[in-house]
Amino acid sequence: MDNRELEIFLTLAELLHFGRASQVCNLSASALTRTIQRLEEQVGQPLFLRDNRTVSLSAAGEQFRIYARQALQEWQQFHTAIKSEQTIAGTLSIYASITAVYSLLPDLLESYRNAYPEVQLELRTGTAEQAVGQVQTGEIDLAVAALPDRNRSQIEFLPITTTPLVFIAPLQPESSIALTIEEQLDLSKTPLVLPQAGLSRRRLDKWLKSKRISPNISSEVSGNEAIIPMVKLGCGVSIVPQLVLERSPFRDEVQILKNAPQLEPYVVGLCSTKRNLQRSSVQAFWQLAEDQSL
Amino acid sequence: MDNRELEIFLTLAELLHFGRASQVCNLSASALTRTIQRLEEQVGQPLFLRDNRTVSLSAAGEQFRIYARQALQEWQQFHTAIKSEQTIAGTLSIYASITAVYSLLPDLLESYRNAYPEVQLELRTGTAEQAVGQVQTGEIDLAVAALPDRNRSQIEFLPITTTPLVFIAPLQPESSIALTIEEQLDLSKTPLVLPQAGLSRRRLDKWLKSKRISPNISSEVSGNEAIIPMVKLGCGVSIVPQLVLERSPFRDEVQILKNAPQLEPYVVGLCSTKRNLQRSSVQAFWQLAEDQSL
DNA sequence: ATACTGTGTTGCGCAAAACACAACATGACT
DNA sequence: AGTCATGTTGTGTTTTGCGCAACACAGTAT
Repeated sequence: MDNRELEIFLTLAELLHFGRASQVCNLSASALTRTIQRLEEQVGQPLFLRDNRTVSLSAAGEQFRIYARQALQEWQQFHTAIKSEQTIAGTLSIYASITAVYSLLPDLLESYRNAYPEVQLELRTGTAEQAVGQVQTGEIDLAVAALPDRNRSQIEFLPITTTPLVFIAPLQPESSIALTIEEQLDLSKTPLVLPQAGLSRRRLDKWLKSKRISPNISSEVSGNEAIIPMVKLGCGVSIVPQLVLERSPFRDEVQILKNAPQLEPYVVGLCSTKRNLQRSSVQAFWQLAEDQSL
Repeated sequence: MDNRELEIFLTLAELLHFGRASQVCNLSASALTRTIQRLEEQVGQPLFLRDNRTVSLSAAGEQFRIYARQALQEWQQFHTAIKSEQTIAGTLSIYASITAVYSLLPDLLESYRNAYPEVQLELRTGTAEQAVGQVQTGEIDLAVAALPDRNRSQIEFLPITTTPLVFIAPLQPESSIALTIEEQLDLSKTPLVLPQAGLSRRRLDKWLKSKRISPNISSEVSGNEAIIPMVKLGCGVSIVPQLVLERSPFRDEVQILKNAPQLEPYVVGLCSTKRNLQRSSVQAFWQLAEDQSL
């Protein structure tokens, strides 16, 4: 009971002529005969009354014609409906870490919105830490965040850009920081403003541990965005991803230390699951990011 | 886009597990995978989001599920509707010649009505002459009538019974007829009541011509049923099919002439077209008549 | 670390279904 | 009687669908 068979039936029901109908359907006459025979077997009743001269619809045929018309129409409707939605639509929930919000997201979001204005966007922000978790549980389709250190299972990651972690210091440094500006930074003496947790904290810890340095911590703050004003106030030096610094309103009120340790750079990109990547709205975002990072 | 494929889809959409769904459908896992792939190709979008761990419906899948449910339900409805009508129903229009109405029809109609009470019957009566024409033009499904002399094209005939054409005379014959009752009938002398047209007229004409007799015609009437009262009134002798005589209310008021010429007997039966015989209501009548005539 | 388990997918041979071509059957027309 | 028109049936070929086995992949256990 294929849709095609229904179309064949309808053609014959209209033309009432096996020969012509078979031509219209691009079928041999015998194939048409057998198709109708199959249908009649499935329906359980003759659909056409044949006569070596003429063909006409039986009572069952009339009813089947109504059924077939409706069935085909509904398929058409469904198909066009689905195709019209093919113009990538639906919803897309994005989670962005603060870092990402300041760096990649504006460009990406703008391109996406221009390309696929039909998609209903939902944007949530939070720490990069939570990003992967949210993606994994399915609460969120996609995250724009720094690459987590350990690649978690079932997570697809698309790196878009890297940005170095830079050390920053106040423009008018106090005495304890003064000398560090032109000299090699000595982290055991210079007061440090540290993120409470997060990737950059782990990077720094790792580095400090490898150098066996115990730092002089002046304060701990949560989140990269809070670090910059703290440094500006003179609490100490700190590290932030360069991208974050560039987009900060305080970017001109702190300075980057040149003679500072080189930490592993941030890799910022997209996180999603294989499953979500099968959805067109997600796939489109992914594709777009892939293209832009080229 | 077979109905079976829709069922398979719905099963998987419910279980969300290829392995179990394939078992439920009596299918190998690979066949299920490919069935879904076929469907997805026809729909033009993925229906399921797969992950090596879990399966879930995509947005298109959700919509397709609604479509599939409806399509299947409509097929079910159509099928049960058609099957319930399988108890031979519909309409059956019967044309019966007067002869038939008096002879075969009562029994046949009663049996038919008992066997297939659902069929809406339509009965028209008229001359045997018109019967074949009406069947041929399709105005009537079936005719119960005497076999027409020349078998017309596309007409199926089922003989049911034969009945002789008998000569009848009044019980109290007038002088001119008196002697004929015991003697050999002399048609050139005896006054005749003749049907104006019709099969029995043709039979008689044929016989007379072969014997080169010019008859003594007392009156002409139209229709077999009118002949009997005319004979009873003493207008002359005449011929009627025996079956007609037997069912006539005047059957006891005329007598059958034994020493009369033997005319070719009437063959009474069913007329229809091949085309109409494909309809169950017609076929059933035919079948019934076939059985009864055994 | 390595093997094992659960799950969906792909390669491949085979069997069933569908098809085209030709022959046939039937009835009408000449 | 022969020819035409039309639907059906016989037969060999192509296409489709299926099952089995192997694979791919990710989690989990040893």
